[in-house]
Amino acid sequence: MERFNVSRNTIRKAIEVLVGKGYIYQVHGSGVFLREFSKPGCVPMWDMSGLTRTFSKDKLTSRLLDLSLIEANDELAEKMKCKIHTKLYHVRRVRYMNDEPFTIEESFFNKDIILYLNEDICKKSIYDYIINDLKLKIKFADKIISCEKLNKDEALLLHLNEGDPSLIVENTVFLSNGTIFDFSREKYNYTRSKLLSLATL
Amino acid sequence: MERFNVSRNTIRKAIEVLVGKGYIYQVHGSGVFLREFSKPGCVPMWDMSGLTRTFSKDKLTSRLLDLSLIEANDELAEKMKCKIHTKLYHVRRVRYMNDEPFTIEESFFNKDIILYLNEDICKKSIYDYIINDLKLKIKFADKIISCEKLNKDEALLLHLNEGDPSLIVENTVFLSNGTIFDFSREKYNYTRSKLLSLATL
DNA sequence: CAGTGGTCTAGACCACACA
DNA sequence: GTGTGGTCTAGACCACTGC
Repeated sequence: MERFNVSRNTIRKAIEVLVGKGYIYQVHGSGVFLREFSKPGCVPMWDMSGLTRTFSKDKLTSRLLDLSLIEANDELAEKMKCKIHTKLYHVRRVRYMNDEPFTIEESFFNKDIILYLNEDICKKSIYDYIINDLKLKIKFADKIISCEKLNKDEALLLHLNEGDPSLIVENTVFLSNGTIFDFSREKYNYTRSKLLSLATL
Repeated sequence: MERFNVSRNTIRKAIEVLVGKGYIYQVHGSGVFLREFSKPGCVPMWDMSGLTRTFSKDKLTSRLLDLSLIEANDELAEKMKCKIHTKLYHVRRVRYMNDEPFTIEESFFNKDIILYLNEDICKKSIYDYIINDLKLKIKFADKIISCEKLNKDEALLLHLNEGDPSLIVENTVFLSNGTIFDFSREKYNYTRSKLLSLATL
């Protein structure tokens, strides 16, 4: 309070933000303590700014398999809460960490929100583009995590064998105004990836 | 504010709690909106009160494979941040939902905190016992999610085949004073279970 | 422009932990 | 008992949305 010349509630609010991020925790009557939140080799699940930002220390590259403009069918329209035949960018990429295949990612972006997308952006970081260039504010995401056997094509892309397990994450990503701009399905290489989630309360 | 005769900050705090739980979201200048948070058949990951509470509508049963008192080895002592040779309850169960095997769960409870445990409690709900009877307050949990092939024994317990995939959740569960009372590893039946996670900010 | 949410203040009192 | 965090008030002003 002295150092920043603010009221107690302001300090408490700041601490609250850090608690929400899982960096610290508070014990009534005792104090504020550090939470060990980073586990090596784990993808933090609350981080929605994309892999490129999360693993800035590693060499992250992408191989673009498809970039096309499609129209939402029944299923996608329902998942993305948009009208049928809405224009969507379809992006399919294999993402490599330090030259090892890490995940296969298939995304759909609502073209009414993400007005433009090209090959160059997809090879770098789509989320960097959305946040920094389009100035859009990402608010929250629903994530459904499951597990499946890989088919032959997918196994090839991830340097695994057909029938090997794969960790699947299905994301529905919302902007600060509550609209859905991105629906995606990620299939992770099970030998190289773990997810980390911090549950509170 | 009128209805409950409280100040605006109190209302805001209440709303904040619901936002934190993922039930609603706020849009600046616009209002508060419902978030569709329950997906049928998904285990909500932020729920730490155990499966029994989450799926109260379903028939949940457990088959106890092992309940024993062991001493923490190096690895467990490190994971549970306790001294080596600390007494731990070791519990291994298969959990059934509507008579179908759902998950294999292996847990370790610090006996300095969970003073007593018996077969009856393990067959019902350990978390109900901890919360209601021992009056302990669970504060947060770290969860590491991964995916592995099942071995022969595990496959048999889950009514699957050797080499089939399995969704693995490794939990480290903390009390409100920051101590770890439970470390557990759950192996889910991949055909029947998905996890739901709501990421915010 | 009216109504919503976001931020902040200054002060009060309660609950809990620890020496 | 002192110091920590938890809760609450009453009021102020700013920022954004939508008509």
